[in-house]
Amino acid sequence: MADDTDTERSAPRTARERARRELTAEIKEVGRRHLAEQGTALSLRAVARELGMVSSAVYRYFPSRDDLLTALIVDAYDAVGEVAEAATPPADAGVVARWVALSGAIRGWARANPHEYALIYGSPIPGYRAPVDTIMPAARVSQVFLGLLRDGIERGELVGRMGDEVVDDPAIPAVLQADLAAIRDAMCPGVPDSVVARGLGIWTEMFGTISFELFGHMHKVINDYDAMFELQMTRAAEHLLGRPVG
Amino acid sequence: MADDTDTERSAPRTARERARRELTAEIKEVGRRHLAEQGTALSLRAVARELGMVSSAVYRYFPSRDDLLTALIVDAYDAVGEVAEAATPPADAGVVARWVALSGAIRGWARANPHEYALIYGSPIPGYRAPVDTIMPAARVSQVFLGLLRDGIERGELVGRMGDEVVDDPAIPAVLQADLAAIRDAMCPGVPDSVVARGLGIWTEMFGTISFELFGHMHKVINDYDAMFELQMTRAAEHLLGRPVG
DNA sequence: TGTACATCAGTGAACGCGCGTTCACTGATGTAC
DNA sequence: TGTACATCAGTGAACGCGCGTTCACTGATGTAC
Repeated sequence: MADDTDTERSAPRTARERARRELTAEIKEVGRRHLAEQGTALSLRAVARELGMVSSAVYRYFPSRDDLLTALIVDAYDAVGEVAEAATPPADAGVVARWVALSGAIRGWARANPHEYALIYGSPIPGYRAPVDTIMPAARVSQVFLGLLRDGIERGELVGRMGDEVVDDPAIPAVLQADLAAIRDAMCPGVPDSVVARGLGIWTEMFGTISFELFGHMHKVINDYDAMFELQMTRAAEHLLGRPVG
Repeated sequence: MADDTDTERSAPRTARERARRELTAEIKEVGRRHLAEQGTALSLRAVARELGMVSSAVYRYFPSRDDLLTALIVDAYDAVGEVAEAATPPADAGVVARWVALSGAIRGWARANPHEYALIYGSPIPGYRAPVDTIMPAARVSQVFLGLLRDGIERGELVGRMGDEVVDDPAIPAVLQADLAAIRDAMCPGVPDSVVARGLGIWTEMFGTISFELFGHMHKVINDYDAMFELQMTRAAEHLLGRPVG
């Protein structure tokens, strides 16, 4: 994994290196499509077959099926992170507009890539244990969101329950305060507990809404998913601000 | 499926019938445990093996692997529905207490049966299409929640944005109003659009929170899941009421 | 610029496994007279 | 109450399939002198 990233960074020096890079990408591409076509079941042999190579040849590129899966997972996290970064307007657009844009972009990516979404936000894959390599890419999209909270505090749009300085919310138990403090220190310095907590709330609500839509739990119940999502995300923003939007 | 339900209802008349019922239950039981032990991969042969029968014998009880899966899914929906019904206090306990009890019970069931939870609320199973038989059991748990909203309106605890009679919320687009009206007519007459909408919001937030916890997306981020869940559900209740709790 | 050796990509066969499903069968249980 | 027939549960063998992974190999590409 680590060398893969190195390889991706520097320019290819030889034809062999270029071919290797292209085939690695092609294998992942086909893997992604297979994921999209037959669900979470990813078969090395099927991928090799489609590429016209013998199954054992894939082992030159990925030491095992799980490593290919890991690569796809990392790519998916990176993709949604990139989409989130690109779609989020600068700080002066304000927290609400940024939140609506961010959540809409994440949902858009999820709808366009439902199986990749399921891969990273759905049920854990049987027999697969996520290696450490997936942790950092997974955090990327949350960083965008927590940055948004931080800007909201800095610009005075968001306020903690106890005013706008970092204070403990007495309604929050001590153990949880520690968790929230760890998040704040790592990703959004200056954001009070209550805002981090409310942020986590709307963050999970967003993924819950997307999952309900994509996994079919609102089938025949909600027809206009676009309107529903926008309504819920606006309400979520109100909840975050602590007052009606607009 | 339909005859299965019939069989379950009436008392067994013969030894054969009793044996059949017991073995059917045993097959499901083992299937459930396999689901819990090796994830979403459910193998007819493995189930048969554990029961000491030959794999083809299972076909006397379930016409195919997918039918066994369907039975497990139906059972899971029924189980969570039953837990929800049992855990929710009567109407005079008030909306907030009932909501906290209900959400806590659903989470409790999910934590106790994570793979059954994933089966019904996680990513769709590759190659499996849910038959109509699953629709009614799936609705059972939502009925408890929507009944809670209805009682909240009747008792005057919850109010729509435009007062406490059924009115359209102008912020909600027409198509969505139709969806909400269909839900109201089927499951919670008298509950205004805005309350149904906010209800759906906290309902998905709850499942989002449970999924994040069970699927490991808060691993090493939140340590005290109990406190976090309670905090979020209390905040959700505030959101539903439109004012701080207690 | 040319040669000798090392590195690497891809082959093809094989191993050992598990899966869902069908089918003709034996023997036990239930039913009608 | 006893017998004859119909129903059903479970067997065992087989079909045809796909899977991940290993391994000795050939031939092409890259590197050092």
